[in-house]
Amino acid sequence: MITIYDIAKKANVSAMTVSRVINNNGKISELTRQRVKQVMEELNYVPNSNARSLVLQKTHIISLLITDITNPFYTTLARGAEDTAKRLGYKLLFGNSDENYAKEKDYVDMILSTRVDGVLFAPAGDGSAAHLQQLQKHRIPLVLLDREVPGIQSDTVLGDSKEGARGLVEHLLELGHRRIALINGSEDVSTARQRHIGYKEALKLNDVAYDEELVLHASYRDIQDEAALDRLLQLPEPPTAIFAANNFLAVGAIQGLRAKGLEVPDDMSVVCFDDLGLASALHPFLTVAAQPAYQFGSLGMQWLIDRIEGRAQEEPRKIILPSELIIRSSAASLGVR
Amino acid sequence: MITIYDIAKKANVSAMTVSRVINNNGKISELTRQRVKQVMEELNYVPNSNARSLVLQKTHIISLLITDITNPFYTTLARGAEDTAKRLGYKLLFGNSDENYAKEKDYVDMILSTRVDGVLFAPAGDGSAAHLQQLQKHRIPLVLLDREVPGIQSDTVLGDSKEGARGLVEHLLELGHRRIALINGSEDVSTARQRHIGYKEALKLNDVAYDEELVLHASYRDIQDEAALDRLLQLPEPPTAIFAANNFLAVGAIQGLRAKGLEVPDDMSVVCFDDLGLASALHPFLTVAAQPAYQFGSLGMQWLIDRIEGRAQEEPRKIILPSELIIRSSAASLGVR
DNA sequence: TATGTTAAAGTTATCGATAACATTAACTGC
DNA sequence: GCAGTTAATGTTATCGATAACTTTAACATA
Repeated sequence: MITIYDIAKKANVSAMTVSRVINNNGKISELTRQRVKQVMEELNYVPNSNARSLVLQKTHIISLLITDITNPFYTTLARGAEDTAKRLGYKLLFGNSDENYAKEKDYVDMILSTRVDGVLFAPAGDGSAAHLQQLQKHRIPLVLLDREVPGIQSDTVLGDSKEGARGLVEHLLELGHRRIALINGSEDVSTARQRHIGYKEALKLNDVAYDEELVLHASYRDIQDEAALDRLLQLPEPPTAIFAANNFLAVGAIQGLRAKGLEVPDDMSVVCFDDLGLASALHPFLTVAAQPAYQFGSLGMQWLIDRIEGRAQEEPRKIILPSELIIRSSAASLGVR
Repeated sequence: MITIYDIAKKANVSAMTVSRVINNNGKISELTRQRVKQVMEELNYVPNSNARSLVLQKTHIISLLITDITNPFYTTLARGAEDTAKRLGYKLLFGNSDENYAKEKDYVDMILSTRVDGVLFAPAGDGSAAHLQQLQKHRIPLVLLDREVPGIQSDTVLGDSKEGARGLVEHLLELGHRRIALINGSEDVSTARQRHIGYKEALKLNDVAYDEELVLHASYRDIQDEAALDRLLQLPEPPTAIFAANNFLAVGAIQGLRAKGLEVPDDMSVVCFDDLGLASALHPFLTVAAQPAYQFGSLGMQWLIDRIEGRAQEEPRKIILPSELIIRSSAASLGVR
């Protein structure tokens, strides 16, 4: 690899002069600047950012950790983060934890050893606290995305899970449903807890009894317990509608229902959190609480870079972005049946 | 940040001894090993990989560049690449070119300056040749994914675009369609050219005349020319079926048709390349040529690491992975109407 | 006892860049 | 004509790690 010294020798100057040309600082005569630039071109020189980072104590890399790269919510978020990072001169080191604490820990180790300038972190759940403390102990600027973690103070960009959930459930109530099941993510995740609360609140406000049996504890990646859906359906008073806590769970539920010969919304209404990307473009079918995924990423990145560059105040900032209720056709009026 | 010297001082040994403990090489007495390890724990030491990379001339980072992070084909590919990289001890530096040569060039500059060990590259198109040559000039191990680039010799993992296209078009022909439109990606991209050829071959083999007017040149991201679909429909003999060269184009076409009050497959059959992830899980609707996206990533990564670690032969390897025709309901028999 | 061997360390130079300080030469002003 | 200024460039030390070589001390062997 060509180094600054190769350039220096060929251009008959010192390495420092080359460095000055590269960084465009210090005083340099136009003549030598030209000469050095030309040699750099000739030899195809590219600076070694490892060496540079070592002395500058700055990598200009930001790490983005998400929990599911195949989920449109996170890919849209990632694009928001990436666009903003690029615009502000940072590179993205990308990771995908698969909602898995062990994988997540590996990424945190890598993040630390890479000495990234900051981290945008969508945590897998409350169990992420240990890794996050690790990051904070090393004073790495951190912005939490999508999920809070008890015990971790930091800038946070959240969606309004409680209100979103309430909106969805109230929509179902307005359609006449009284037996509404909740297929939730793990209670280990703040959004799942908030959606659970929103669900309860909507029921309470409308004088519908909360029935523990209608609540299914799954994970955001899949329903896991295959038989759980069966149990729901075989309840003495089975649900007439399902509120799925995210897009994957809704799709999983619909597939499960279909396998049993049940159609949505004719036999069961289904609504969920998060839109579905291409799927919704193709079939505007699922009624959802759509979150501004792109903004999660772009705002989070903005905040993070503010902090990295010392433009943020001391105390953590927190924002709760509203979601938008998009009514489509997966939930039908109970009376119409 | 804690360095090896901080550890050394506190443990009363030299930095070299600490390095030996970290890398588990050289001879060390069990006693000092324990002592050093304990101090490392206490101080929360994490090695600085910039410093390490500088002397080892190895980063253990692999760069993955894709063209569209919101496309399920690429996210599935990315997961394949990531899983394999992780398994073999490499980190992923991730980039998203948005089918844009300028963005792509920026990423290549970053890749070079980061001194990554290798690059998995899904090029935006033929115009990527310049950047790719740049990479090759610097002898960075490279595996091309999904698309070939004229003039670039390297390991390549491709899908069988020609055969896949032929299969889709033959399926339409079997359904009785004779006027089949092609909405293609840019001819600047090898897969678009191959799909075009497959389309022509299928027509020729079945004695259907090739009509240039039925071929629409778009980009893989969207149809771009809004009026183009109108022109197709207003042809003296309009198409009865559309072959879209990828999933996004199919969805775009269907949305366009719907805006004009036309339904798929009743008023128009539509088939396309690449499956749609969640969308297909939710509504198994589009008839597609599904590519083994995960394998693109995992095999490509495997090959790349083989090459990085000197296990690959000199001459480039190339594989063409078959796609699978998945017949669903977006294409209907012409007679049935 | 002198020499050789080996385990367990330590020293020094290096990777490629930049900060901080030092030098040179031309020019300014009195 | 000489001190003072300044533009342009050079030298040296440094970032944090490791390779290659060196040293030390304990022990074995003839």
